[in-house]
Amino acid sequence: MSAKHINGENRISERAQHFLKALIERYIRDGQPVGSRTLAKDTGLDLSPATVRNVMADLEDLGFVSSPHTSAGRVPTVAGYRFFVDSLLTVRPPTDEDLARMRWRFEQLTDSATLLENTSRLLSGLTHMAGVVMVPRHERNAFRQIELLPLSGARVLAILVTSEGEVHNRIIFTERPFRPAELEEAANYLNQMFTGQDLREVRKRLVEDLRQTHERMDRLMLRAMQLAHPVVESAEGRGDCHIAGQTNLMEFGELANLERLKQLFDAFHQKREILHLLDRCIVADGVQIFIGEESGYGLLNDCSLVTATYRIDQYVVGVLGVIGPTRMDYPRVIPLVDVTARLLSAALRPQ
Amino acid sequence: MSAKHINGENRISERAQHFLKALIERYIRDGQPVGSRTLAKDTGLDLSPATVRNVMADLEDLGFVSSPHTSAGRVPTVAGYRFFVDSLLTVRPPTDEDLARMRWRFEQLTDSATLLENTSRLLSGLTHMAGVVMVPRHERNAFRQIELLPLSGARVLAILVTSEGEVHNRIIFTERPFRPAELEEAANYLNQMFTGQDLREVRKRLVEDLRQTHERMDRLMLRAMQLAHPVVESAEGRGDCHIAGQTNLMEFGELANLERLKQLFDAFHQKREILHLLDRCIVADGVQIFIGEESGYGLLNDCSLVTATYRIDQYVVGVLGVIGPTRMDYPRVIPLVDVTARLLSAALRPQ
DNA sequence: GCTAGCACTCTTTATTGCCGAGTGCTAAGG
DNA sequence: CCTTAGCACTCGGCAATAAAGAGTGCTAGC
Repeated sequence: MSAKHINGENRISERAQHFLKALIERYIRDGQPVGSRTLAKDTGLDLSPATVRNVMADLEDLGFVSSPHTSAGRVPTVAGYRFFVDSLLTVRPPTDEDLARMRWRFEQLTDSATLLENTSRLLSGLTHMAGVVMVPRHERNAFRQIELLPLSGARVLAILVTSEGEVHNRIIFTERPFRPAELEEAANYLNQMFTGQDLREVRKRLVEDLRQTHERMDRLMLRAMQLAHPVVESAEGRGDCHIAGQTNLMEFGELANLERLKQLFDAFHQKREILHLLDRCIVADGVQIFIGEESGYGLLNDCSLVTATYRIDQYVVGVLGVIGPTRMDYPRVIPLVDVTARLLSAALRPQ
Repeated sequence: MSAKHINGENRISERAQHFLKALIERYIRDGQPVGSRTLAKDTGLDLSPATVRNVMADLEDLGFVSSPHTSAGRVPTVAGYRFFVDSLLTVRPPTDEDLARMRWRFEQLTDSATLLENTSRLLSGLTHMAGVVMVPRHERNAFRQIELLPLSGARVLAILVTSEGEVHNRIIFTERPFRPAELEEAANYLNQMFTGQDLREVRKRLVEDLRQTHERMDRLMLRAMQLAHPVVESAEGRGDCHIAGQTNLMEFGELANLERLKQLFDAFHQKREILHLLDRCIVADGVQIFIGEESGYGLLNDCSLVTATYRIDQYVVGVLGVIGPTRMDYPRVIPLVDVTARLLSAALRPQ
């Protein structure tokens, strides 16, 4: 028995690592199973294909590569990719061209809605994959000002401005029309009451007050709160995400399955699962990578997700990243996502 | 020579029309070239396949059908579909189920933004194709109220409410920070000046005044106008469109070409060409149909577009419709689009 | 531990032959 | 003049077969 066997099969030699790295890099480039001959040349070690075959057999035993069929080359498995990104990978920092493009894009941008949408576009443009940006949940968003305007019919337009400068509006159907003066009074009351308070607090308070103390409040207060409730609720927001460049995914041969693609796109539109997935990334700081099935979402089985958190003023508020085929150019993509997150954070920093 | 030849080949007999109709209906159902035997049964006229073949040959001469290859059945050409929808088609009014679903959807809806988006979803849901709704250009939208709020940095948040109850906001970078009082004063000035006026008028006036009469205005007025300009401009809007259910198109075999589909989806995202196309539909009232190449956009070559205009209070303001494969169920789709447009018009009617 | 050689496996591609569907034409019948 | 039956012909689709190419695993020798 060899030393490997004594060590329990779970050690991977320096050389094997080198081979694995070369294999994955090659596979990322060509997308074709890598044979022993090809790999023998790639490593630069001047070994014969037969030797390479031995090593490949070891790698297969360890579960890092597999062959699609008897006489094809080897293809990285999820475990292989995992090991690669964790221990082997040498990142390739963004080219000057990429950097320039990114800086330029971030200089153009104005308000935060456009900013986030454009960031997802930027990501998709740079990587030729799908870019996603999760919009923060407005966690530290405060009530700033509310405005109530009468519309035709028994409808009221409620506009809420938050401390972050976001504007939310909502049309509320009421049981009777209101006069402008009534609404103005109600708005004044709400503004006095809530200005500067955290939105979550405001909502909690509204809910409680509306439930419990109907009798103790006068008509005006009650009315005002009923009107404010919907718009505050919508402003607090559940978090949303922008996805750009979905269609880029159609260009990858390995995903060229109309049925699956449709499901994937539909999932992007629903956004729910994606949101949930991104939510999991927000806890860990920095770059996170989900490879293939690791995400736990069947639809993403042949896809990988590379994400990074971004921040406003020290606090992590959101996640951005790219979705692409498992066979993506990790050495390039990872720093791109990383830098984008930093640039976005910088752009969001209050001046 | 037969009578047909004397008449110059361009007459199509009653019977031939009947056959063409049956052929197209069949082809819409099955998506497969229709052979003489099949068609002989379908017409109900109890004729032999051979007879049918003669008629089909005539139809082919006239350019209404063609055969993909020697021994396939016949398939309608664009001209064939055209003749069909213009002269042959018997529409199939929406089922009670469809109607109920439509009514139900329109009852749910609130503000106009959601309304239009949901309408496109509704269309796509009913037809299993892509639904589009072109958003009106806010032609008859009036200035109602403006609000100016200071943000951190030299930034001002401008909020504009229109007579239709739409809320537009925009962050404006200024060369120096403003005090709340200043902004309030400016807003008051603008509100006095413009409330109730048509947005187009307002914008025109702003542009003119900003250009010409810098000296004659006092500081406050000038400042106010500078602040108002961007948000008014964005509120006037260039017209936009919502597209829903793109992915449905992936399910049609005849469009199952990844490359073309990608281009099509990208075009949907750009929206520009689509907008232009829809613009052409707005001039003609009622239902319009573009079959295949008729649209003039190469990307839509195997697609058809069925549109109808909708109105607010007598005035045509927008277009909606569906995009699907040329082989779509026109007898069902046409009335669906028509009814949807009517329902939308009804929903938009000011109470 | 490395290498060469060899038999083996499996995919890919091309070739072939055949079946079925459908046509066009012709000639005969109402 | 319209309709029909019959017949030869064309073409796509399918399955079976063959050949080529790539790559492997194993063994024996260096």
